[in-house]
Amino acid sequence: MAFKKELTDILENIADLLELKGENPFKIGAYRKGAAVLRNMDEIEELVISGRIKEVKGIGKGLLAVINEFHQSGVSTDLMKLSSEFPAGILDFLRIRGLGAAKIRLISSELKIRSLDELESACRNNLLSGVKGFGPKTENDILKELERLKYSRNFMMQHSAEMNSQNFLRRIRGFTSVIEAEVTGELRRRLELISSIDIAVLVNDYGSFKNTLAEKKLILKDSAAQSKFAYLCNILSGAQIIPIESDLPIPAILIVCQNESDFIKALFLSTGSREFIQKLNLNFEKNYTDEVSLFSANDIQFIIPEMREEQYFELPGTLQKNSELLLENYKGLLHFHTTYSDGRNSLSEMIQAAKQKGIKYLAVCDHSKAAFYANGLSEERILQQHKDIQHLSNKFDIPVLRGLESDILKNGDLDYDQDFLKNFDFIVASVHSRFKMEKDEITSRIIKAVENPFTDLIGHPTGRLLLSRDPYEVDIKKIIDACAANKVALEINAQPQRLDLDWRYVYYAREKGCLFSINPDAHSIEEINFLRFGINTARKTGLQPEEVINYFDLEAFKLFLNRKVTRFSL
DNA sequence: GCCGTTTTCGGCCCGACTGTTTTCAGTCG
Repeated sequence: MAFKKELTDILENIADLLELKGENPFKIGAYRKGAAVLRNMDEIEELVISGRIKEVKGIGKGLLAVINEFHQSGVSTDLMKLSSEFPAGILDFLRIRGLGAAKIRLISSELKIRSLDELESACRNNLLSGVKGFGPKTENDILKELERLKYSRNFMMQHSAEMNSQNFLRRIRGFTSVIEAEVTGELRRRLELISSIDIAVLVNDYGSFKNTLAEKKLILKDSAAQSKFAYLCNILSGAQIIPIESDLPIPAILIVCQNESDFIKALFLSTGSREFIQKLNLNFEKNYTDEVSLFSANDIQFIIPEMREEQYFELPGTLQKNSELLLENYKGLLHFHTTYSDGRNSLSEMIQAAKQKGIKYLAVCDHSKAAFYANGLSEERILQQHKDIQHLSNKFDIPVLRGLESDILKNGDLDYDQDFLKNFDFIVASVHSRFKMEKDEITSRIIKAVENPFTDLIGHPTGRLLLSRDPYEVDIKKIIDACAANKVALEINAQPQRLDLDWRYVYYAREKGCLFSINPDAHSIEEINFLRFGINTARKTGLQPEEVINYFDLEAFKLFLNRKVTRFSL
């Protein structure tokens, strides 16, 4: 795993530096493509050892040399040579939206800007406006981007925080003094952004535990992270808060207890949220052997960790029920892509993988023709795909529906004539372009798509990309109202950088009686696994299977599809 | 740099938007 990550990082970095150098765009593309191909493959190191890596499409003579060198020596001289031509940290510049390689070249040669700090100071002193092609708007946009980058440095997305927390957990559980260790905090509540990796630990000998940490040089001194759980120490005087060393952008914190009851209380208190705990106001006098008894001793039904948010108390009493959404009961895979558009696996491969994972039926939703960048399908190619769908559905003996992810055009229309839309069983409508419209304009545009009788689902309704792109300015409550009125479901897109619809809006949508759809929006077999991040998010709001169309059995799903237009022909 | 030939060189995705210009370069999806 680490080998793959390091290798693809090297290839990506070479591509970025070649771009800054102004090299041939296709050469740059070849490195990016190579990195993308490898990222989607397993057992890369084995392929390198056996020499079969050169048979992989996208890996030619040049990339092969880089791969073999890295495998043998752990470094790439090409990358080192390229890096030496630029100031350290130059790659950070590419993370600023609106600054591409050409502009970075220009400002570094004209203004000798070498770091993000220098860039910020140049913007504040209006030095950039003096360079041809730059103006006050660009300076302002760059300052905003720099702010966003600073903010994003304090968070990790749920999927990477989860992966890292499991590594910590494995190490800690390996200590002889450790009886039990559990992930807690924001990650246990399944927040989409995580500001620290928290682990509750039960030890039989605190001194020995601390010695082991010290021996392994894991203890971090003078960390501000300690104050995060000061409130917990006020209640549990025996708990110790130990920030530990990590190479992550966010801190890792251990909450260490020496008896089981304290461990349970620490787990509960550190899970939070603080607002939830304050409102619940439990009694911590007694001793407990598990969290369930902590709740029941206070005459409260157990509440799953995901749901422990302030918003829980906004739910009407009848909806204050633990979510029963489970990965193993998920039936319909409704929004995924294939090599027909911008997916990385063929329709046949996606169907087989889904079947293996226990999926009961599918709807392939490749991009519509307006999505040029994603190889969107012309009418002819759609019809060709429909033949393929029928063939593969029979071959693998699993229902496959003719779906579509249609761009919502500038005027709110879907991407094909109404007549042609009759060819589909299921349509996801999503915004993929012109994000920066005025609030009224983009809201009406999406509502028009909701009102289209062929629309079944609004995909990633706010368009946010966590830590990199804000949601578009849309009046989401009006969209939700329109979805309720038109019986159109709202997507909870499970891509970890999206998790969109934001769970904070799901409470309102539930009250309005909306239906939801949790979709991996998978662009490869691997990405089908993103599903669980969507389910985690949905569970936060108490959503039940009868509110999520992917949990319907095929008959119920067909009824949903035929609720407005009769078109189902499977 | 990679691929695939009409097999060793030409094609590789491109249209819309933005901020800056005054007709366009750069960036994005």
